[in-house]
Amino acid sequence: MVKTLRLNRDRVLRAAIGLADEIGLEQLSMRRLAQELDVVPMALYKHVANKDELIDGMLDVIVTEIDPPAPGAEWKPAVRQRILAARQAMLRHRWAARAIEMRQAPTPAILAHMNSVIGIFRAGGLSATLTHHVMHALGSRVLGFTQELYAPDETRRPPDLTLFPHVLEIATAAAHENDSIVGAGCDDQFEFEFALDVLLDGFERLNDQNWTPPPFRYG
Amino acid sequence: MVKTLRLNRDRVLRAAIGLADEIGLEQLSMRRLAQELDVVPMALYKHVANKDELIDGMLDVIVTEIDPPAPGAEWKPAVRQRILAARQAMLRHRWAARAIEMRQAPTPAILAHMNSVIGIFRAGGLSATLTHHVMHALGSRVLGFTQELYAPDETRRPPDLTLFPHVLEIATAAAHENDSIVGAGCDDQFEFEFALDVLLDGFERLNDQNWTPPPFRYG
DNA sequence: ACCTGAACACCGTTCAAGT
DNA sequence: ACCTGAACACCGTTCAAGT
Repeated sequence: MVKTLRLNRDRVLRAAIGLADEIGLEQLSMRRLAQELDVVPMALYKHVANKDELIDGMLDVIVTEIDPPAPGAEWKPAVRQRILAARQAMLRHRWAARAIEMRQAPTPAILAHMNSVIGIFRAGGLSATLTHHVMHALGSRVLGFTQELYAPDETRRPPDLTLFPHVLEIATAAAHENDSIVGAGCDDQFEFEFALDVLLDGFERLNDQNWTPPPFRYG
Repeated sequence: MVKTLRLNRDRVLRAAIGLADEIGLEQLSMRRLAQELDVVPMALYKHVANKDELIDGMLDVIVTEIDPPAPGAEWKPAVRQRILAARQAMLRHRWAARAIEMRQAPTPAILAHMNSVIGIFRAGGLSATLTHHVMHALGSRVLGFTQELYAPDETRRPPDLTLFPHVLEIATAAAHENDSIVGAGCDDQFEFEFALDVLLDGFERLNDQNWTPPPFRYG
């Protein structure tokens, strides 16, 4: 009788995003999501083709949240702003980066975001070839995340590093506390911006030098 | 009667690596591996604690394959050589990068590799703090791979890029054929070395300028 | 048009039992 | 000490059936 509570694609995607925010991507299953919506698992398949398509749908919602570019800026601050805006969207949904990694093809919203960033480089005068390599060098950073190898985890006790003295020194070297090459506090704002600026400065230098691809490539 | 064909940890790891090389990490299951070894699934659990520990064991074998550092070189070529050697090991086992991403903590062999690279930076005169940030900026690259968002896949037809003209231009801009921002030929040797050199050059410049961390950090 | 229920072909892992 | 067999608690997805 309560027809207004019927499922639709939007309700499924929103519930899935909320559930992933709560329990993480690994725990998100079609069965668990169905349970959350008080529905039998197979009811979901009228609104998403399968689990992969569900995740694509979730990602498109997240990526569309990324703030639009600030108009009229120089290419370097403009790209910087756009990438940091993407990072904010990723921080709001900690599972999103993993989901992007898992998928085999970009969603339309991801293509649109990349198209926008490439457009900033091109409008700033970088050649198509340089922009190509620059986009590769940025990698996942263009979507606002770095694929951190070992995420912070306070629950697990830190590994014994006495056999790896250099790692130990570096792990305690950072200015901010709780920082460790294998522990907490990494991939934070500072590390992200540090690497981003090394890359953007490098791109600027290559562009200023009118970089062209080397004539021969082996392999 | 054929006691010599009994299982042991080494035989399990080798079979798992071979199987992953063949069918990929996603298809590798305890049951499939047991079948390959002509054994019942539970027989494996005498030699590896569980599937995660199996993958750690596989990774340690691969990472130990990485060529040792060339002694006596300058830090920049030495780090470069070490990272490109790691890349060779990753190329021999295409599933290894994904496996490293999946694991939540570094294996001993991975820690040893990182320790060795950090040691080269420190011996070259980079400060502990700069080395810390530099290691973060390298990310997975220190292990010889970049986490390519969208791997080549010749089986799937390329997406329609007419809505994303900048992406289309960039996709056809590279000097090598079969190249596409979403398609084949990327994360190849050239793209890897391009980004690596932008980063290493940037690190060198910061070190030459006696880089020190900024006094204040917000957040 | 949308939801249901049962079933299929898988998982990783436990437990108690065999040799 | 090492391997087995059955079972448990899950998966994603199919199919035919309900309303």
